[in-house]
Amino acid sequence: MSILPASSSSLELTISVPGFSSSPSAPSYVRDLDINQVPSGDQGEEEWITGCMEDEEESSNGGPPRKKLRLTKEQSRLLEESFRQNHTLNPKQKEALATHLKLRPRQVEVWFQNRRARSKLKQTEMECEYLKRWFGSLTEQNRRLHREVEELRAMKVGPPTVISPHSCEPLPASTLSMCPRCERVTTTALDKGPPRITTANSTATTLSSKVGTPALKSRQPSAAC
DNA sequence: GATCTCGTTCACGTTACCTCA
DNA sequence: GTTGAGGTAACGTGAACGAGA
Repeated sequence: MSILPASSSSLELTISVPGFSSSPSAPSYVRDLDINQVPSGDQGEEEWITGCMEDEEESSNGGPPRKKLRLTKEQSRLLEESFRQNHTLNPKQKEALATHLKLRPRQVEVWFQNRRARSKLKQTEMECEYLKRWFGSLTEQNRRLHREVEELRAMKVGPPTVISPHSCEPLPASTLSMCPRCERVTTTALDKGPPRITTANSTATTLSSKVGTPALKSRQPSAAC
C-alpha cells in the first residue's frame, strides 16, 4: 500500500514569486535570513517567537535551548498548498519556497518531513478505524450465518439447495451469502476480504472522502439488494 | 567495470517548546 | 499560578541513492 506518489520528487512545482526567478545557482543570501524575523505582512506578528539565529546555531552544539518558531497562517497556507501539489520538493523548489516564505530551506525541508509524517499517521489511523469497522461487519455477518445454520438445522431440512433465479439451476451453498439488511440469502458472492484502501497520492483531506462512511457503506453486502 | 568515499535526502523516532483547557 | 495533554518545529540517526575519484 503506497501512501506517497512513487516519483513525486520528479515532478516540478512552480511557485510564482514576484520579482524572483529560481535559478540553478541558489542565491546565497537565503541562508542569512533570520528564521525568527517577522515576515513582511499585515498579520502574524504575534505568532513569532522572538529570537535570533545565533541561538539556533548554538543549540546544535550544546548551546542555549532552541527557540521554537511558529509559522504564520499565510506561511502554513502556502506550505499546505505546495504539499497538496507535491509531497516532496527538489532543491530548487525548496529554495524558491523558502525565499518566498522568508524561511530557511532547512525549515521548509523539516516542515515537509513532518507534514509527510503527519499525513502518514492520519492515514494509518483511518486505516485502523476502517479495519475495526470491517472486523465488526464480518463478526456480525458471521453471527447471522451461524444463526441461520442453527435455524436450518432446527428445521431439519436437507442440504441447502437454492435454485438460481437466473438459470433455474441449483446453486452450491458456497456461493450463497446473506444480506445483512433484509437478512435474506442471496447469490451474491461473499466478501472476499478487507477491501484495499486506495489512498496513494492523496492528501489527508481527500483521504477522508475516500475511506469515510460512504465508501464503507458501498462495500457493505447490503448492496446486493 | 567494480569499489570506495562523500554529500544529499529521506523516513522514523525523539525531544523540546508552546498553547490551551 | 500550576499542571497535564496535545500539537508541532527541530533534531539525531541510519538507510538509500547518485556522483566523482
